[in-house]
Amino acid sequence: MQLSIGQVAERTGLSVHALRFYEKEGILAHQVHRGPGGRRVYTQQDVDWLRMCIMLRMSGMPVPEIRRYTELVRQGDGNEPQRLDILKEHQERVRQQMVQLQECLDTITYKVGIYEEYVNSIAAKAVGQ
Amino acid sequence: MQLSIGQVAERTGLSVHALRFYEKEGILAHQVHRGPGGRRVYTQQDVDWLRMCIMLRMSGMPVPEIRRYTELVRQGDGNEPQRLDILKEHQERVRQQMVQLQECLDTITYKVGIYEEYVNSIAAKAVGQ
DNA sequence: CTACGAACTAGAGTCGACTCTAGGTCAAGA
DNA sequence: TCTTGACCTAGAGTCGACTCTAGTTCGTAG
Repeated sequence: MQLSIGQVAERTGLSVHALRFYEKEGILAHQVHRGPGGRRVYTQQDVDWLRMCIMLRMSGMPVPEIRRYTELVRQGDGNEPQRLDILKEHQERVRQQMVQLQECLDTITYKVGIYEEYVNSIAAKAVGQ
Repeated sequence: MQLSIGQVAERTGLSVHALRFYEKEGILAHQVHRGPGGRRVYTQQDVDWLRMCIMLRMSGMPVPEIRRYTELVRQGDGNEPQRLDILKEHQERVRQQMVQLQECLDTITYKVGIYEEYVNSIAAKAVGQ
């Protein structure tokens, strides 16, 4: 299946700008093939790879680190331990991020509880009048 | 208890720059008192408020929204429902963020599993030689 | 033939949240 | 007296990740 940049944008939720940007930044596992008139032609594989990159980005992996990972994949067999290292390190960061977020959520939830109680007590009074 | 900006920086983990920046941005519930020589003097209350703001920031609330919340608090009693709205809306965003992060984490964990299996099988072969 | 929509490149611009600089005040210790 | 260190203001600079612009080139539909 051959896809234009616009179709890939639709399928991934990235903008066409972002797609060209990612390519320039070297975070496409395989060089994008060019069709007539120099237009990019993407494959399903490219889309799958992009979806993985989107996961990494969404969870806060910086572009340069995605590039390093991509480069390892491009180099081919033999560097799996390094790829694993990158992924495991990131996995740990995401876990910590979630712990932090949970802590924030607890604080906010506590505050919300207090305000809810207060606002309800005011409402009750108003009804009682 | 009176605290200098440096002491507050230590206690909150914010830089003195960030503290002045937050003040300029209007995200301090009560105007910071000034001591001799125009130096800022913070109270424990200020520190507590800042810790709350840090929670909000860490969980992704933008500075302008923290300012809106702060303004409501500064205005005093009567606008608790609005404060509650802001907090609840943010709470929901944080929850969604965590769901997303969990999804990313699952994907990454899946990948890590595959690579671990592969790397181990290679290691096993090497031992077998 | 012309106009349109979608693609192309190189490079400039934006946005949020700090971070840093320059130039200055002030109090305390050597 | 001199130096150091913590503080002050106003405003410039940075960083990451896009996003947008200008100026083209195509292929196709009217």
